[in-house]
Amino acid sequence: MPTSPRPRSRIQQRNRELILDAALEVFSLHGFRGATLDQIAEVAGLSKPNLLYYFGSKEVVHQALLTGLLDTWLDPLRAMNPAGEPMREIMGYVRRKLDLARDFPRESRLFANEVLQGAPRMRDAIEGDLRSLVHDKAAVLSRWMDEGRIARVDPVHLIFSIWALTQHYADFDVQVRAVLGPGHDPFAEAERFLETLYARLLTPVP
Amino acid sequence: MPTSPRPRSRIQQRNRELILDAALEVFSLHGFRGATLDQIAEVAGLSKPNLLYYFGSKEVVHQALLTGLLDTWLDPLRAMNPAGEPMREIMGYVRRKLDLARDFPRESRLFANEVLQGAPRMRDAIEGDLRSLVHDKAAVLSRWMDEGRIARVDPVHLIFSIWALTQHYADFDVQVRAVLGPGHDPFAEAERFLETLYARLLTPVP
DNA sequence: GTCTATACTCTGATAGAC
DNA sequence: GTCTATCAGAGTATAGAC
Repeated sequence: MPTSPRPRSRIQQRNRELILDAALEVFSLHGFRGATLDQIAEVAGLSKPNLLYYFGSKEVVHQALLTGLLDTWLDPLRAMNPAGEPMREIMGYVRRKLDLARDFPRESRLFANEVLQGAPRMRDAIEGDLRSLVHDKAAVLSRWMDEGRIARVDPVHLIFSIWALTQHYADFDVQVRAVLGPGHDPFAEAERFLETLYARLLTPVP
Repeated sequence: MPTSPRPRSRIQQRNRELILDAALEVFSLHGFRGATLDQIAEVAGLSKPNLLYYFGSKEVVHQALLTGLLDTWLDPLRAMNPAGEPMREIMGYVRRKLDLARDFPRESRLFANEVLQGAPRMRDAIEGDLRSLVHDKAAVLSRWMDEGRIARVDPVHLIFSIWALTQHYADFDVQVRAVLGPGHDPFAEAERFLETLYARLLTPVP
């Protein structure tokens, strides 16, 4: 009765959201094995059996979080327009990806945990959707390079670099803030730095 | 390698190394909470009580791994010579850091796991040694920029970028290989890409 | 030094009252 | 739908024989 795409009551909807939010908090900090249902239930403000009434098992909660996460994560890349102005499109992608890291650090860490541990629950998605989208967009970047509109560089590693540089500020937030010290806005500084970096890397030289 | 003040027999030394190697394997894949002594003992080929004879508790094993890890991790930055030729020194740092990521991916992932989880067991080291070394080297970079020997850019974020880009290839290895597909050497390609990137970012323009 | 056996706690999941 | 009570298994750690 409780499963399937049926309409849910307001309370049900509300509790599912409470649980998913709590689970995101805990899974993103401890990984799948390190997280416990006790912690999640406590953060959600529910009893453990009640949590398990909504989601049949720990696995189900985790899977519910991963489903859709990859899409959210790839949307900024998907939005890169092949018909647009190259420099503007790439900078837009960098900015959107950095915004995601700033506004959804827990999602970033959940993803990082998953990949760090060998992506046991995301392998298919990574080898499928993610891989083909990257190659699709790499082809676009390659074309722009052929046309001399941006400087030549390995397009796939260019995409890797954007992932690495933006997600670093979410995943290693603790380290970044410890080094910078108080009175800094890591993401604002990162935006300026990345703008400079990609301008110098990609501005074509005649 | 610093050893404890008490001399140990060859067998003791050997077993300690077996345990630490096994622990590195397991902790780097599952994080502290996700790892179990059963797994570590099995990988090490010892019984669990025997493991606990050498290291009093799970915490002690983990701490033994972290001790010294930060030093290893920072050595390449430490080796950047203020009296050297700027471009050569920076490229050398990038290359040494990438070599570390390639040759010691488990250490990289152990570190990533720790920072991802808020660095509960490394906070002091990060706010102390790491922070002061970064500011020390950032001052060197800043001086080089003042002298016009490399292009101007935020020196601390420049160091962040080297960390992010090199460690990405170790920590997200699964994803990198899934996207590249077979027949690629991620680290060799990364080295060429990073050489290009930092040359274009830092070569001074008159 | 190493093992078997075991104490005790934590964790995921279920039963059943309300 | 939510709770209390509880189970079975996994997990850390110790006792004690050899």
